[in-house]
Amino acid sequence: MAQPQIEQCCPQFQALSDRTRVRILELLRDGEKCVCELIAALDLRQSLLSFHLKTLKNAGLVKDRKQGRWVHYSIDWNGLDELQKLISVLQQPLPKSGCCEAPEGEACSCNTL
Amino acid sequence: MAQPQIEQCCPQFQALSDRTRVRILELLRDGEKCVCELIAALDLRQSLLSFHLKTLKNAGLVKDRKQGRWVHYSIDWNGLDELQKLISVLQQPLPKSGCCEAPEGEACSCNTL
DNA sequence: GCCATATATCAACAATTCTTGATATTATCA
DNA sequence: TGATAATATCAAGAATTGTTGATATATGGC
Repeated sequence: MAQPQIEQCCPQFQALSDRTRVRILELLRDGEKCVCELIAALDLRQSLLSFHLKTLKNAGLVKDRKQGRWVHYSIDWNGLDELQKLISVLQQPLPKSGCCEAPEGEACSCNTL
Repeated sequence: MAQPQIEQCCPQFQALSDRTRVRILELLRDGEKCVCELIAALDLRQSLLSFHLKTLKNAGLVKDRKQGRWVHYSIDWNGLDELQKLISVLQQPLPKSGCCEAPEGEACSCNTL
């Protein structure tokens, strides 16, 4: 049950694998910003920023809110939470079958190496 | 202080952005395995697996242990822990300056949107 | 030393992702 | 309605990453 979940989050990890996109997330940490604010802060071409924002949005890491001519982007906290959870799944070693009393598939300390 | 840290973990995220590499980590969750075991389990060319293992190793997510002709790979739990920590940094909204009593740069609930 | 096995590296190609400049879309305002 | 401003999309090229087959580098057994 856990396995397929983890593989499905590759897009999120892919989104975070680019320096520019991480910088965007950092800027959004202190609140939502419109695209023009991000352009000014990051010194990027408009179309390039648009591309990176789309990537982050498709990965569920940011969301947008249209207001008049402006589009405001903000962090999608749900997406980050999900990512956090998936990493903690990976962080739990699986017990070798019958190595201890822990139920199969749950964390134990037998094979933490 | 937090910002540069986060950008530096792009290689880790990049390593996790590939399905094959996530599958490798999943296999390693139940203990270290030698390359030939991984080849059998994943049905990959040997050179390709070698490439992916190198990527994971460079990202600090796995470590290897040579024993005779064999090389055993296992999860580097420190690397995963670091990743977990970095995501939790991103998960904390920064307070707008003076928006509440929280010290500048630390989490508060004022701008969680 | 020679052979077989396990793994790593390399060069070439394929596939994907990033970047750029141009153009399209949408909203506001005169 | 027409002009302007904010953002998105697109096509083409550049850069990076993944894949393949061939070859190199160990190590252990004979």
